[in-house]
Amino acid sequence: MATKCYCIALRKAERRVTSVYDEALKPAGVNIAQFSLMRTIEREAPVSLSKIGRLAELDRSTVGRNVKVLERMGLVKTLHGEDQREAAVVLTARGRSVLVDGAKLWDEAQTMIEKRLGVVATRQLKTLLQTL
Amino acid sequence: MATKCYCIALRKAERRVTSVYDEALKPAGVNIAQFSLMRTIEREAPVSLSKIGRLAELDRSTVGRNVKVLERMGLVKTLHGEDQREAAVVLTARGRSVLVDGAKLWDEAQTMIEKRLGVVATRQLKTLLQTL
DNA sequence: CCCATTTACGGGTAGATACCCAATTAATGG
DNA sequence: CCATTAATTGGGTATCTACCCGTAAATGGG
Repeated sequence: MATKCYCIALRKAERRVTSVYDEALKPAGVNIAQFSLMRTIEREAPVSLSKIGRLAELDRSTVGRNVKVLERMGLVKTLHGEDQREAAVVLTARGRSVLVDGAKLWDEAQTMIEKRLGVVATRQLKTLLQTL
Repeated sequence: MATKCYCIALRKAERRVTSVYDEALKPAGVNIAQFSLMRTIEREAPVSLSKIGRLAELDRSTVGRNVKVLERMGLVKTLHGEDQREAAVVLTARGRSVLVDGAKLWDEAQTMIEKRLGVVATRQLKTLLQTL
């Protein structure tokens, strides 16, 4: 029951919560990692892989690979601007549509978590996750 | 700064905390996922992949693959008991030695997290992660 | 005792993640 | 203006993770 290791407990919780969000987002055809990546791209577009990485706290190579998956799915595309090194990632029309559909589903997942925790614990969670 | 999505915040925290433990365990030659898996095997040996999966809340196929890595590293080995279907996973001598070395390093990581959070937040964290 | 169901694995496929190294392009200091 | 340094990618390699499917073994009814 009680996992002594904070890290392992955190990893278990991460898997459980991720699956709640993934399940909720299924109708939109993306998982939470992809959804979040697309939201960052939407907010910052056109944006380089490095910048996405800094914002999402992900390795650049990870971002590159994840973006490639979204490209294959037709949800984002990569252009090139002045700086020939940089990729300029933007959403496609279908990508924007997925974000619209996903927003409602994401809200449901958020609410589900808040309901599971209650008001006090939810606030605690926010604080803790920022500190960790 | 403030990630609104509980899931994304949780995933970020998971990556950060995991890297703290992975870094701490480096001298032992394993990461936190492997260390935890080995501890489960130590506690339950000889144990089947399915049972490990239930205990660790991991898919059986995941456990199978992770155990294979530990086998390649010479830290565990798989025997077979009465039930011909079941694998009976046990630690090797080297595996036990890694657990001994790792225990101190793991303690350091645990302490690091407790120090980062303080007593109150640490207790809150435990409760929250159990609820999630 | 035999067949249907359940249980346990293994492999295929695929995504998320990170580290390292090489190549290309930009920027900067002399 | 050129050489050195810095920044951006891409690809190789490797883990961790999960889902699905097929196979083999155990189990429980009839």
